[in-house]
Amino acid sequence: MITLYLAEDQSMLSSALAQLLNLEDDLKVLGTSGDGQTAWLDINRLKPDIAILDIEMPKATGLDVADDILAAHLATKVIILTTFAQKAYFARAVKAKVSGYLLKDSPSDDLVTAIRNVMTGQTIYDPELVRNMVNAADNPLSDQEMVVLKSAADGDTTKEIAEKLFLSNGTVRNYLSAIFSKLGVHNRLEAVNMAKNNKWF
Amino acid sequence: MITLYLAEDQSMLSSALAQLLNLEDDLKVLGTSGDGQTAWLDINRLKPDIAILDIEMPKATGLDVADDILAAHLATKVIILTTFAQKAYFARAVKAKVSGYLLKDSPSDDLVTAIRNVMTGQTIYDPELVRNMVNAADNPLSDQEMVVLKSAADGDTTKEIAEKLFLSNGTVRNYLSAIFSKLGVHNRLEAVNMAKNNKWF
DNA sequence: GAATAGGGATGACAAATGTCACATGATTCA
DNA sequence: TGAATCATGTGACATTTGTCATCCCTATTC
Repeated sequence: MITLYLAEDQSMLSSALAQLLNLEDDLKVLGTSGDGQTAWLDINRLKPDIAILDIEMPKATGLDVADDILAAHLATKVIILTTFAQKAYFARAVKAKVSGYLLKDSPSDDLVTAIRNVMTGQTIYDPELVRNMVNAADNPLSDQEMVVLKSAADGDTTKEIAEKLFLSNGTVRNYLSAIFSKLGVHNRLEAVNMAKNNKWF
Repeated sequence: MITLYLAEDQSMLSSALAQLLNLEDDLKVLGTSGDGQTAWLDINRLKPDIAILDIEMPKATGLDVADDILAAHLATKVIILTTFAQKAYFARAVKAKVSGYLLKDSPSDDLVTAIRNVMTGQTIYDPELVRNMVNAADNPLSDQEMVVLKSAADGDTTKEIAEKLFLSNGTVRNYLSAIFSKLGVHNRLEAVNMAKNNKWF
């Protein structure tokens, strides 16, 4: 019997999957939750064989939970189940040594198969993911630049950014200029769009 | 026996729901698809009792499909199943005389209940939706203003917007200024953020 | 100890942006 | 018919943005 835990903030999917998985003779869902925080508490308590984690959830992401599981040396294996084939997400997942990374646009049968395969020690990455990885852009921005860009993304003016970050007006403009040149764009909106499309935030 | 059609572009959810619904004695899923165009073709051919439609899908939205169904005077009833409790979406759904509007963060059992209730002639709106409707902002922008804002949202500069829309530079700036004043903001980025948050695009 | 790189800052400049007041022709509505 | 409204445009203005060259200070490295 393989025991499972399901963390997914979309109830429709979460409840549907839980019911389906429980129909399988060899699978048992020990619990579910809709946010990363309770997910981690539950997992640490219930110690399921496999935790199926969505990435974008309230309070803590599935990747945060995966980190926690790794740090606590639990035997629980992790399958990430997400909409997003983003390089950055995938890279973090690999660092957290997850056993599987599935996309929500594969059918639910794939999840069942993945669960059984992961249980035998295999590592499962969605093939579409690997394709997307190739032409995905790496984030070329420094930490500081990202902070500036994030603030700009909120619609903050140069002056407001400068005040928030305790920098001078000119410095902020320099940072933005450097950001644009790195990204090959010429204004804030384009830079923000690019960052959002690549999920750099 | 209630016959169903399922249009949902996220395979994981679509396949899971289809399996679950088919487990019910009185329900039968005639078909599924992941885009609005094939959904409409299938529905017109299969004439299910109820079509369950996601809104945001490739090629045509669920609301487009609902319009088609209404225009063709099919007996098929429509249940919209979406992530978004947006005023604009809901208003369009009501205009298309849909029989139900459910959010994906309600459990799948709710969907089953809704299907049976809709079949008896009831109209089902997610209660959370009604709550969200109250404090949701209406889009105060004119069509032309929306076009301008959309272009700006792509990162286009004033000049580029003017060229695209065959307007003078000054006119575009006037439009943007009017937009900002209506929205209570002071630059493009803020305006775009507000529009995106309210799903005005 | 000199060279180098990186974070932060200045000053200067051109261009873009945001704001206003106002003009004109077309449409709508009383 | 006349008033009101709307879409579009102009000109003028103050600010903000984006770009660049250059500078200072502090680590880091050879």
